[in-house]
Amino acid sequence: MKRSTVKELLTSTETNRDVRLKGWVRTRRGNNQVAFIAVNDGTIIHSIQVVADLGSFPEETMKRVTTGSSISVTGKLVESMGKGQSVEIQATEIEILGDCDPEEYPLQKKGHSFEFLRENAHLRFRTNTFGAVFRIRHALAFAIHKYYNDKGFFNLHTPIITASDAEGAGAMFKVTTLDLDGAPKNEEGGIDFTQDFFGRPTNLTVSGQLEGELGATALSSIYTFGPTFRAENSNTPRHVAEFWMVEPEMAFYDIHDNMDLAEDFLQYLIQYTLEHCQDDLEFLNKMVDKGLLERLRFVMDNPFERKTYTEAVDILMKSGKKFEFPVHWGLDLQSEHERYLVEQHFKRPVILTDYPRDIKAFYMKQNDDGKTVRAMDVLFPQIGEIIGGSQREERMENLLERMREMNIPEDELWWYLETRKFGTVEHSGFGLGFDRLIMFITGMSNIRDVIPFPRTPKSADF
RNA sequence: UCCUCAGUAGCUCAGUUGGUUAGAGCGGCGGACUGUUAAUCCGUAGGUCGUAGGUUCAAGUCCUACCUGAGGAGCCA
Repeated sequence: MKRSTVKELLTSTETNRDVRLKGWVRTRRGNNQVAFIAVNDGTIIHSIQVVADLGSFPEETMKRVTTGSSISVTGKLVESMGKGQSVEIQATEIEILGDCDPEEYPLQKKGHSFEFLRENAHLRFRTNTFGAVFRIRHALAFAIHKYYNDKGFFNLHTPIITASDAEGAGAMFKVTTLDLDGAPKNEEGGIDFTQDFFGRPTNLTVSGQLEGELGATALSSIYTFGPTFRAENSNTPRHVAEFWMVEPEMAFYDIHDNMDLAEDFLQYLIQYTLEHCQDDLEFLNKMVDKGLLERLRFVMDNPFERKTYTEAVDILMKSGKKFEFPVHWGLDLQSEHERYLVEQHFKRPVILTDYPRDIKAFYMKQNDDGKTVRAMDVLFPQIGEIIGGSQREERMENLLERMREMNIPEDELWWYLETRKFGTVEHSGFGLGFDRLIMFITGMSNIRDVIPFPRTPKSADF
């Protein structure tokens, strides 16, 4: 008989039929007559109840039905006689696929702390919470491709190993095949990278944006979706060394088109999850974050507030609130300022634009005032900046001027500059931190709990 | 990287102003119980108190260093 998944069985309306089920035992209850075995196979958050009359099965087999063991069950799918579930399986055959020694198995019937489960990242997929989180993570990855595909964007695979270290987005991991002991030296006494694999220093990418612009200035609209790496010694619930980013880049888009896209995109993703991951979201809303569903619906239904940086600074200065870092024009906004704007003043997501040029990257388009650039940050409640983007500087003269001011080596980025040299066009783009999006949508408060195998300082197990 | 807090049984924690054989709940194991829902009830085993030094008659408790984790800050996504 063909195996049915728990999802198929629980959503089936056709009862009183023979079925076969395979999965892992979550809990086992019962008395001296009958055993109730909750079996889960990860296809859906719910487990299905298997009922086994003890008289019909060898004691030796039933002894091995322990939490964590894998079993195959044949039996009849019937309406449940007990409360708590609509259908269950009346077992006629039970086969132990894999034993699980309860003395050694780390996961218990009761809940565990997230810290403990992080140390057991290889097994935490078997818990309800992490099952839900990673099913949702999948759904969102799929929704992102669907969204852009439906809009005519092309997915561009930008390199993970990059020779450019000029993006200025943070410390990078070096990539080399040279022996760390006794690496060849050049005449100045430094490492001689001409003998390295690529014949030059290389790193893991911190962003695919610059390469993304090359795609957009030919294909019109592209997006990248891949891993990025930061070698920063950041120890916070929002930072990891390896994370995924979505970076759309569009020719013929100005900053307003860019904002429209960012807002529509985020609302689409929330709506997609609400539609496709109901069970998982309801579980998370109940067990992890009681305000989750309400917050998601609110963000989906309400337009984001759009203000300039200058207006935001004005609001903060007039707020009368005492901040740890006093506000003045020119200061990069701190977490406390962003939170005040989003959570207390506007009480909704906020898009801030036109930041001072001195606190933003070289490639952002300069405004006519000579002071600000066409940057935009989307700020969300609880997690802060979820999107950072800008209209790009398409004027060669202005771009070169900024690069010289900021000591960005022109010769290393010659290929980037040629987009401005040959048929330059207005274009824009942004970066979305995929993992932070998952945090927002699942209500999980630590980024290490939305990544299957998180990489943080001093931690690269599994 | 900085600040704060924490590390005691498999898990979550308690452990008084330093004082004898270090406790609980849950989980495990054994038993009871005719349908359970984190089942319930009875019994039972289980600990080099993060590591290394130090103070003291005496250290889980005080001091120092280090390791690990969490929260906040910075960097940012």
